[in-house]
Amino acid sequence: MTQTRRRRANGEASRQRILDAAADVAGERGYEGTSINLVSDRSGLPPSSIYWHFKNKDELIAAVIDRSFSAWAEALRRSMVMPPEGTREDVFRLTLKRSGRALAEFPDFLRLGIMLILERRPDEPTARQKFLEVREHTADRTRALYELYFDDLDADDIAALVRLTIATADGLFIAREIEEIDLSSAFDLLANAVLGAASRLAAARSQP
Amino acid sequence: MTQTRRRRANGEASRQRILDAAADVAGERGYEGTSINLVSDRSGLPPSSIYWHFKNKDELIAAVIDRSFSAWAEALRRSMVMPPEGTREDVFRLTLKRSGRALAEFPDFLRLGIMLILERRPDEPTARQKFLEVREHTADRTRALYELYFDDLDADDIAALVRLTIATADGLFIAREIEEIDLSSAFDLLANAVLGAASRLAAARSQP
DNA sequence: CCGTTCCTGTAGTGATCACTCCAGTAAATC
DNA sequence: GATTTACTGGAGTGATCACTACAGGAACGG
Repeated sequence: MTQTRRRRANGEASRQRILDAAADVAGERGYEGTSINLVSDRSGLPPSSIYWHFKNKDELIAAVIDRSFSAWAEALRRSMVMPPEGTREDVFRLTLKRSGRALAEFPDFLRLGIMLILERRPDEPTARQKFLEVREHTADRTRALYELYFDDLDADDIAALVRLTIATADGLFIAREIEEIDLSSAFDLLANAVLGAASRLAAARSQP
Repeated sequence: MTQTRRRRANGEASRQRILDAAADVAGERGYEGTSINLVSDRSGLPPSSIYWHFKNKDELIAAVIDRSFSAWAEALRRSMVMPPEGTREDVFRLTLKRSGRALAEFPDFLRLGIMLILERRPDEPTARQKFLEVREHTADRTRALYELYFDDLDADDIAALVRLTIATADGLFIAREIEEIDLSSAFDLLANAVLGAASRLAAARSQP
C-alpha cells in the first residue's frame, strides 16, 4: 500500500458511479433526502458496495463535495492560465466572470454546501466541515485578488468586499434555480457593483 | 362558519405552538429532516393534533413560511412608517438597512425558502410555491423602489439591479450562518454596491 | 341535561431509513 | 494452484418515517 493501488475489479469506476448518483440525489433532495437505497438504485450498485467505499452517509456527501470542488478549482485554474488583457477594470471583470462560469459548470459542491450550512444539524460534521474548508480557501484567493486591485483600501474594507462578493455569488447561484439567469451578465454586474462599492469606500476614507 | 371562529379548547394556541416547533425543527434539519414526531415532541402535542391542524407535512411547512413572511412584512411595514430623512442616497441606504434588519428578526421563511429552492423535489409543491410567491412580491416592491431612485435607467437595468440586490441579501443571510456578521454594515455596503453599479450602468448607457 | 363541535390521546399502519452480515467471486500475487 | 485482496449480491436488522383510525373529553348552544 505504497502508491495508488491497481484496481482488481472495477473499484474506482464504481466509486465514481456512486459519487455521480449521490451528487444527483443530494442535489435533488438535500442531505436528509439522500437515501442510500436511492443512491444504490441510481448507481446500480448495492448498499454494501456503497458502504465498502464510504464509511457512512456523512462521508459519502463529504466526498461528493470534495470531488465537485476539486473539479471547480481545476476548471478555474485552467481558465486562469491565459491571463486576461485590457484595462485594470477589464481584467477584474473578466476574472470574476470566469469564476462564475466555472461555478455554473460544477455546481454540486456549492449547492450541497449551502444546503448543509442552512441545515444546522448537530450531528453531521464531516461534509459541512469539508465545505467550510473549501469556502475558506476560496475566500483567501479572492482576498488576495482584491488586495492586488484595491490597494487604496484597508484590510477591513477588503474583507467586507470579499464577503459581499461571495455572498452575491451564492445568491446568484440560488437565483439560477428559480429563473433563467444569464450568469455572464450577472457576474458582470457584480463586478460593477464591487468596483463601485470600492470607489465609494475609498472616497469615504479620504473624507470621513 | 361566517367569521373567525371562537376557540372551544386551546386550538389557536396549539396551532401556534405547532408552528413554532416546526419552524424550529425545519430550521435545523431542512424539509426532509423535519419529522412529525419531532415536531410533536417539541410542541408537546400528539401527531393527531398536528394532522388535525394541517393537512400534511407539506402544508405545515408552507404555513411556517407564510407566518414568518407575514411577520417580516409587518415588521418592514412598521419600520417604514416613519420615512427616513436626508439625501437621496441616505434614504436609499436606510431603506435597505431596514429591510436587512427586519430579515434578521424573522429569518425562518427565508431560511426555509432557500432550502426548498435548493432541494428541487418533484413532489412538494405547496411550501415551495408559497415561498416563490412571497419572493415575487418582495421583488415587485424592490423594483418599485428602484424605479423611483434610478429614473435614468431602463427596465432591464432596473431588473438586473433588483436581482443583484435580492441575491446579495440571500447570500448575506447564508453568510450569517457561518460567521458573525454585522448585518447593518453589510447592508450598508450592499447599498454602496447598488449605487455604484447603478451609476456605472448609467455611464455605460450614455457612452456605449 | 343533550347534542354538536373542537381538539387530544392512544395505538397503530405499511413503508422506508441507515446500516450490517456474510457468503461468493474475480483478479492479482505467490 | 493456493492464497490474498478487492469488491459484489442478497437478505435482513431495529428504528423511524408520514400518516390514520378512533374513542373520548372539554367547552359551547340549545
